[in-house]
Amino acid sequence: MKMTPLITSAVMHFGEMGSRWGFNRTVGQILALIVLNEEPITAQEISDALNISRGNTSMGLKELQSWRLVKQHLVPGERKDFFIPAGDIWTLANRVFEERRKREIDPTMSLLRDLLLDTPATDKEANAQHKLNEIHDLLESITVWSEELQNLGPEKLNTLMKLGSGVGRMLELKDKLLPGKNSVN
Amino acid sequence: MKMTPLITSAVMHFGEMGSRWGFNRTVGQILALIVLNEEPITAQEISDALNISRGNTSMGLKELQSWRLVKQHLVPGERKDFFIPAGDIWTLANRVFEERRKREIDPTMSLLRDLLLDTPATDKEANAQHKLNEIHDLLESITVWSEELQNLGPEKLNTLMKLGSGVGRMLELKDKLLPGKNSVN
DNA sequence: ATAAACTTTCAGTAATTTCTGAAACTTCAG
DNA sequence: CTGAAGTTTCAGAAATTACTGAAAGTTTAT
Repeated sequence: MKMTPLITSAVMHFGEMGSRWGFNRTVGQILALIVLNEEPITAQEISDALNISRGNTSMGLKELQSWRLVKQHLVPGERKDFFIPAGDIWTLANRVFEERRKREIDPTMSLLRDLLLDTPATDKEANAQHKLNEIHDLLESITVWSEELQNLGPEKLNTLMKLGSGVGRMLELKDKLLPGKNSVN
Repeated sequence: MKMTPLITSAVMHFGEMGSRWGFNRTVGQILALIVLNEEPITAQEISDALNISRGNTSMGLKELQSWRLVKQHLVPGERKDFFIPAGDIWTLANRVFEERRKREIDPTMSLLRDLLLDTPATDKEANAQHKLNEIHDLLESITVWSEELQNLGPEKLNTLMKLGSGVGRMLELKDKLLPGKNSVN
């Protein structure tokens, strides 16, 4: 499983970026390797290609599976586990968004809900609570919306994205189109 | 500048979450404190309230300014610098998205562009390059779209988000509405 | 020009996160 | 049941990242 120069560059870069995307260097490298390799690949091959310990590889694969980005692929007649991407690029990107939302937004929403139940003791607190409420509502909108976008499915989502600034025009016309939907806000 | 229990809880939580949001614990705490405090606050007050060194506070404020999340606020007749949020909650959220896009997507786009210029040496490389191209296109769509959403401004963005699943129905009707916009993809 | 009031920088230290590798565990063929 | 082939766990080591505090720098009033 030697890596070509092109794959090496890409793998190294995804390693560097890994930490910004919510996982660590080796996890990023492993993901890139699995995605860029057309064939299923074993944990041992990953260890060798990336020069990382077998233990670290195992941890990395476990984490990637918890993110639902890679999955096991059983090869008949083989004892070892092979790994492949858990879907196409779109699916993977969706999964990353979703997981990150869970890690980055949900815990805050939960805390904010709790804090908003308390009765403010002072004006200062009332003011802070009001701000926290704004944050809560914003995060909730983002969460709900991102779920709805995901439910659209890749094709429609792609249409929407490619629509670009046309969205603005569409919104201006929406009242005519979708009567009853304009009562929000 | 003593913090009330409510503010303390929120500040601590934003500190914990900080690292997931792209900055470190103290930077998260400082941001929360500035946002939740209705009055402008000095670097010294921040140091005292959070029990962190003056140096660390200075670094944190510098970083928050580089993210354009807080700004200085000059109080007439005062020598010290006071700090306040750089806008309302919506603005701040937008800034976070934008900065993160710059840090998380742009460098990868740039590398991918370079790698796509190389002529693949083998089938294996050609396959990998094809995948990289898919990733590049996806990231580009995301970038372009997020810019367009920002240009809509908060009100329209809010309308769009609140529209929720109505978006799906609207997309089905869009061809009738916006002829010529359906030629993409 | 001086000094008081405040801010920033940065070398060293502390805290946290990631990685290794050996031991424990699992699975399966014979 | 045994052992070979493979995987996982986890304590400690290494690497990275964040923090402190003292020294250097800046600004402004006089």
